[in-house]
Amino acid sequence: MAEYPPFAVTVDLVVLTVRADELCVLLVRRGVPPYQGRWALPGGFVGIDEDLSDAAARELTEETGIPEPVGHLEQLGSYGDPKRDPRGRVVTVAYLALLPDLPSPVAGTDAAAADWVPVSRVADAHLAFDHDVILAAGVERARAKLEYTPLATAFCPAEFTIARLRTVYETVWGTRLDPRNFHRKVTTTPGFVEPVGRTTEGDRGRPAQLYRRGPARLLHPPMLRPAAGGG
Amino acid sequence: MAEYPPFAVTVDLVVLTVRADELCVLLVRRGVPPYQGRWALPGGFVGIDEDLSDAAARELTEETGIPEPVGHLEQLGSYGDPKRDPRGRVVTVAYLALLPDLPSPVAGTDAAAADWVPVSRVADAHLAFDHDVILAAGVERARAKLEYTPLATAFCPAEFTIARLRTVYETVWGTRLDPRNFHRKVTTTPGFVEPVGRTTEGDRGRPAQLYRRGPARLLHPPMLRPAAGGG
DNA sequence: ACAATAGTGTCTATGAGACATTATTGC
DNA sequence: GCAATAATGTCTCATAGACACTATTGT
Repeated sequence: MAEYPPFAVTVDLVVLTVRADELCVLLVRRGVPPYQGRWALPGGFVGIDEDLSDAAARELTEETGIPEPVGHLEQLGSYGDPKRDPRGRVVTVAYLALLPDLPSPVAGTDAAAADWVPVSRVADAHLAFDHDVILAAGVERARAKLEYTPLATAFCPAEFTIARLRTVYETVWGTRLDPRNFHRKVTTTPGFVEPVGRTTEGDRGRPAQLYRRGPARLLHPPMLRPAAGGG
Repeated sequence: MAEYPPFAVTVDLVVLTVRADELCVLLVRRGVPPYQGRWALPGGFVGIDEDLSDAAARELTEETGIPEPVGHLEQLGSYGDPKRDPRGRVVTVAYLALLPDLPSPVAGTDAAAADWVPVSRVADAHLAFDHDVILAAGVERARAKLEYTPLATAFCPAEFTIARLRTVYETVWGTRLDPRNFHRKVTTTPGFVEPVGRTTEGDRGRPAQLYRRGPARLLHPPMLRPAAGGG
């Protein structure tokens, strides 16, 4: 072990939320070369005595200002092309975070200039490094996991309506879902959501029951996307 | 970038195959400390100019002696607990490989003493480092992916029977499947398998049609496990 | 009353699972 | 013929999707 190739290790975050019927990702504007002025995923170096997941959680708190237990954080994958960073050999471990639309969001955090950007508009402005690829992987992971896990609730506040949960699915998948079939599906899948017992107030139309996320970690049966081509 | 914490980066492989109706993993016996004499996953350091996936493919070829395009190789996850390696700060990127039962397997390769070990018997002999956790993640990933991808074919030779494919499912999942329903399911799922046009010879019973893997990368509808508890 | 949204019920097509039946080989 | 395995067909139940209908609010 005396001799081994020296690497730098970073964590990068794909932080997603649903706001104004759009799937948005948290991006920072780079203030220094390389890729100065370009959008990039938030992230940073892993401390020499720090676990990867701790580093990811630390970065998430630094960038968003919110403490841990809100939303969802999971490892996405690692990227280590020798040329991915012009400064040297940097392997990054990407994490995926799903958060509700925060009332007091990114402002006032350590990030130079962090902002929510609709994923649909990121394609134009190429991100720094290989972050386009990492973002695409994160979005695809999120889309897939909505099918067989209750993670859509991570995009919602603690208490939410079925209609709110439906807009999450519709926004992330980019599809339309039948409100009546969706309601039946969600409320009959064991452990997906639990009724709070109260309703919304002050909206147009009949008040909606409020729910919180249930204990299930997998959905049986899954919520299937309206077809997608099987090849 | 002038100053950053120096890490070592390794790849470790969870190489799975189905042989003699058992799910087996390729393990090596460690010849040097730490964990001398213990079983471990095959792996090694990533070269300073080497991509992660290239390092994984190189290790796989070195350990098994087979060239690339056979089977399946994908990234599994990264493990970076500061205490996971007593020699220093080592982050490992784990890869999952699924291979057919090889005719000329591990013998005569670079590995000191590599061998196929049934996964069911690994629990006793604790693996080196955090390899127990990595192996468990690999097995769970394989089990899950058999549901919604055609990866079961990666455990089969280029041409195989439906019955062979069924034993793969039964072995990996540890369940029994109805041969008739399984046959109908596989042959009616678009792109899963394609008939070769020939049959087996010399076995007992009616000869079976031979198939090769089809073009699908996802199964619609998926092959669902016979229940598993949804909480 | 009317618009708007929430929630329930009904019908139909499709797929899963149980299982009978037929087909083709070796002995 | 008989055992063994392959492959097809039939029946029933559960679920997905389409959509009519009822319920409860604000204006």
